[in-house]
Amino acid sequence: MTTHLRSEASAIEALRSERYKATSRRIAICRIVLNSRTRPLAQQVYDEVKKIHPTVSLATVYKTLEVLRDIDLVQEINFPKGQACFDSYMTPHMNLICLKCGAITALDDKTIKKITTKVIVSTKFKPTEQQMDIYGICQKCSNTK
Amino acid sequence: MTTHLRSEASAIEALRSERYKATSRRIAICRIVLNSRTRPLAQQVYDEVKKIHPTVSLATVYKTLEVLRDIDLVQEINFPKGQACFDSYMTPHMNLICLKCGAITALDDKTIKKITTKVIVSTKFKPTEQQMDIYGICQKCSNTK
DNA sequence: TTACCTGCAAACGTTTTGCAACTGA
DNA sequence: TCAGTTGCAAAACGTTTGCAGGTAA
Repeated sequence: MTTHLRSEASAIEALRSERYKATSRRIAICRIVLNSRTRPLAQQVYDEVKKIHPTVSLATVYKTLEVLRDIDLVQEINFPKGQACFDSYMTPHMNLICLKCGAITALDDKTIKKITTKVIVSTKFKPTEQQMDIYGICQKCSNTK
Repeated sequence: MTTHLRSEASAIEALRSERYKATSRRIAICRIVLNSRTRPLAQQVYDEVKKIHPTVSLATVYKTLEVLRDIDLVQEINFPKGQACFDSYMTPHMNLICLKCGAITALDDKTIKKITTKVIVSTKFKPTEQQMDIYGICQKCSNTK
């Protein structure tokens, strides 16, 4: 697990530099998403913000998450049934997901860089490096069977 | 683009071997998804099926696509706003998904093999090679901005 | 002061569900 | 025969939108 790269303060700066106002709602939402170790759904972010700002609306959460996505503070990951979760760029982002036990492991930076380079060279496609999900069987499950 | 690996006939077999009935609706939906060069949305599959079975319902299309996904004949790719498209396993399966325009490109076999090897060596994790989604920005969109 | 942000409620589009009728094996 | 499948309609779901009032800069 890498350490957080972006503090709440720099997130506020990022907002301002893109001419977005740093309102209490946005600061709260930033704090929640940036400090989350899980990748929260919009609804979960909403539930958290409500603890601090009980009158906040879900619409504000969605609008803010869109802003945060636009200025690259978070990334949206889409799931079946139309749900999306939000991933701040603080955690490693190339995940190995075991189809048997569901374990999620992150690739180390070196491997990510190598893979990214390979993809860029052969396709001119630029991976975000923040979103690469590889499904397969983990070592543990390989041994079991 | 590789050639199709699985024929309609073997798809029907796959259905039967998993104790699903090979009904006319399912066969039609299989044919459409398996022969599609694009990755159709559920609605697009529905539009196609209707040409053959005008009374088919969208619910049946959804239920069938779920079955096909369960028996690994197709893969679901989720997009923002709750839309999903369906990818038959006939095409290579390491997809590059552009976060701007939504274009989906497949990696060639050579690149897939290299990446797979890299992952296996550094983590002992065994990718299925059928499910690896890499998100980023395609060449076209890179140039635009 | 003013452009931007917010909360509310209604709308939206995709997907899911319940159920009675139907059908493949 | 009968469990599994279908079409229909309605519901559910997450998300988006329009707007009047509020707020940061």
